[in-house]
Amino acid sequence: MTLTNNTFTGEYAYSLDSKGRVNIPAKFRQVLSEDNENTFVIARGMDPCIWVYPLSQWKEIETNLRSLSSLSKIHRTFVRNTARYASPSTYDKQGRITLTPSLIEYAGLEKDALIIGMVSKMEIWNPVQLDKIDNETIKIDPAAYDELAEKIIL
Amino acid sequence: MTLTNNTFTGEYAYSLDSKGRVNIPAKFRQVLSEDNENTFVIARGMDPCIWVYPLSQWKEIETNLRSLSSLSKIHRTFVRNTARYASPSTYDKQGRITLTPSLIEYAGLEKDALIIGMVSKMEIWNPVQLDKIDNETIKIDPAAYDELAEKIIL
DNA sequence: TAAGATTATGGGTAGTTGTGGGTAATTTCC
DNA sequence: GGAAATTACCCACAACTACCCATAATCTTA
Repeated sequence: MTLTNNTFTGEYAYSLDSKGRVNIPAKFRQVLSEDNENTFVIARGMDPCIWVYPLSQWKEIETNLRSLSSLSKIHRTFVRNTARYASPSTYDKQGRITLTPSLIEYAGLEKDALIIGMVSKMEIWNPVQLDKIDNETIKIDPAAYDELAEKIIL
Repeated sequence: MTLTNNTFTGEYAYSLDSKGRVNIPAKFRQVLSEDNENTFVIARGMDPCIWVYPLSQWKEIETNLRSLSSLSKIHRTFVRNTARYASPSTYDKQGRITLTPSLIEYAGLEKDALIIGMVSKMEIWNPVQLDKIDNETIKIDPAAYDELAEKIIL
């Protein structure tokens, strides 16, 4: 069954090899549209994980970044913090992308890598790290969830 | 892997040699369009770093500068400060550009040079300097920053 | 269930990239 | 005009990366 293009769901456990490579789940590769040129853009997540965008998705972000003038300090800072840790990575014949040492360190990745579909992008986590965050998340303000409920229908 | 022309992301650590040369990351050179003639324009950044524009991008800036009226003192000052320290630099067979002593001093560069992709241009930093600025950045208005993030990132 | 196809993971190799230094051409300055 | 300093261009080596192949594990299908 072919799902919607460039939409990722589900969770997959892979291993990071000694060269910094991780597999992209075959199911994720299969839903990629042609214009992604087998390429993802990896970047720092807001949480301690790696965000992986399909190229076409990233290009939209890039366009938005271009519209920010460097005369504004806050704009400069934002562009720098965003672009600095972002880099394109094309997957090889086996379907693996290479992560940068900087991002591996940021996400605290070791041998195990958990890849999670986040609809328009995916996240790569150290499973131990994610467990910790998950436990904290339970304490999320229920009122915040209620607010969300008005925006999202489940 | 052919990415968007003249678009720079990622962060690279290089060294400045005794002749004032720094490498331009191979990935940055690869996305340059032909009309840049292997040339960049280096200039003072608004932060204590060096801004490096592809030639074609700089030409657009020149056009914009031309349109600023010299009747206004602010305009005159801005044009002067921008143009004054800007100079073209073609990279050699190994992909290095030569920086001017004036700019090296302005950016406080010593042995280490950190090159950062800023989408339409790049920045060259003394890594120590950048660390300092990064820490100050935390004091930036977080609300404004978050608002920006929501607008730009999908 | 068995055979075939696909997927995940490891490692080898050739080409590319980063860095240092050398030499010839050019500029500067007395 | 000629010596000294500066700049542009070239070569060489070490480290790294992209690309390729091999094998084991898993899934598919008849």
